[in-house]
Amino acid sequence: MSKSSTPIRFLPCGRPRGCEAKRPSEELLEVWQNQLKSYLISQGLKYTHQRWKIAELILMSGGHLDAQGLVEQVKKKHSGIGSATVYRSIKVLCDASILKESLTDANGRVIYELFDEGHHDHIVCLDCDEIFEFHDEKIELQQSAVVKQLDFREVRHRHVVYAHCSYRAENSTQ
Amino acid sequence: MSKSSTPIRFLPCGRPRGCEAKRPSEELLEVWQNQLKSYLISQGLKYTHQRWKIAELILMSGGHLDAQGLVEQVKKKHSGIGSATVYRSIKVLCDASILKESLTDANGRVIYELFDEGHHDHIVCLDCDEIFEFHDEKIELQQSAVVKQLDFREVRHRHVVYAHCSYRAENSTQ
DNA sequence: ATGAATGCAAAGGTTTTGCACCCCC
DNA sequence: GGGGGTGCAAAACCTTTGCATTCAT
Repeated sequence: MSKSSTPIRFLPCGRPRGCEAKRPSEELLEVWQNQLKSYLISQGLKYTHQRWKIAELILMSGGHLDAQGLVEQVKKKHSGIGSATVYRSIKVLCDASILKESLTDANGRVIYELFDEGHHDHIVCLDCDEIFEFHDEKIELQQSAVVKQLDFREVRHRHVVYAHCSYRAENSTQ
Repeated sequence: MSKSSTPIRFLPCGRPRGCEAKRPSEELLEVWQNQLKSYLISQGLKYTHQRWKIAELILMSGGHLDAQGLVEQVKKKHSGIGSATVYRSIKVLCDASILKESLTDANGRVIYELFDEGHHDHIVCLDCDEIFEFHDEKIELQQSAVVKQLDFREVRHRHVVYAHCSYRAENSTQ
């Protein structure tokens, strides 16, 4: 249980932490809370205990999760909150630009992630299911060019790479 | 019902046909049938009337469909075949490399398509739900470079652009 | 006080499973 | 003839909905 002196920590799949989603700071938490409150007020909706508890869980998880996983986490930490409320809250949080749908994981489940203005794509680690983000301007530009040339007007896109960590190269040959 | 003298025909969304999936020829149908038979024999499984009828429907549809859509088509044309058999057949056909999962549509449904060796990505038309294919070597190469640089070994990827036809540009402002 | 939000339970929709019967090899 | 396949119905899952009650404002 001794803490390594190096700053590197590892994910379940063996990758060093760093490029996966980060947990928000305390101040950021408060920013989100205010954002939620303003949104709710602006819409004539109510700021409830449950809505914030659910949002908090999502924010603290710092990453990518699916509806069912969230329901389970909520049940675990706040047994009083019913799953219907969780599903309803997911919608509200998406409307409030706190959450957004981001990708479909290897099992076909919709994964939600914290809303941020910047666009990024995803790499799903097939070893540990962790989801990493990447952004590459060349890919984005070339994609725009191709789509435009085919006479479509892009609304959004999903670019997900399912991959193994090189760190686990020896564990799987296919 | 007169046939236009121009070779151009149109999709529901107003796009000319051409880049969407094509229906297989009679000979190709027979090739798939033999492939299915060989696969089943090689696995000690059985070539049944139902399996071929389902495969045939998929092959003739020539395009992209989801499980539920297939169930409905099968019910319509072969009322004797139960939906459990359709679901079980989808698995068999995927294993036989006749079908493969290809993308998630705008409604979150898994879309299957005919297996082919060549890789391509998809554009989903948000006006008519038709699914188009594209392939761009620059994107593929750049993606490989990025993924490699991040120390992942790619297994597969899904790159889907959700877009409007330019042909319908006037119908929607967002 | 009042209207929105919640929890529960029931309903919906899709996919899987158990089992008796059937049919391909 | 025997083992895998099928159809049916039930079960399993996940998500949505209806409704009486509670709660934020």
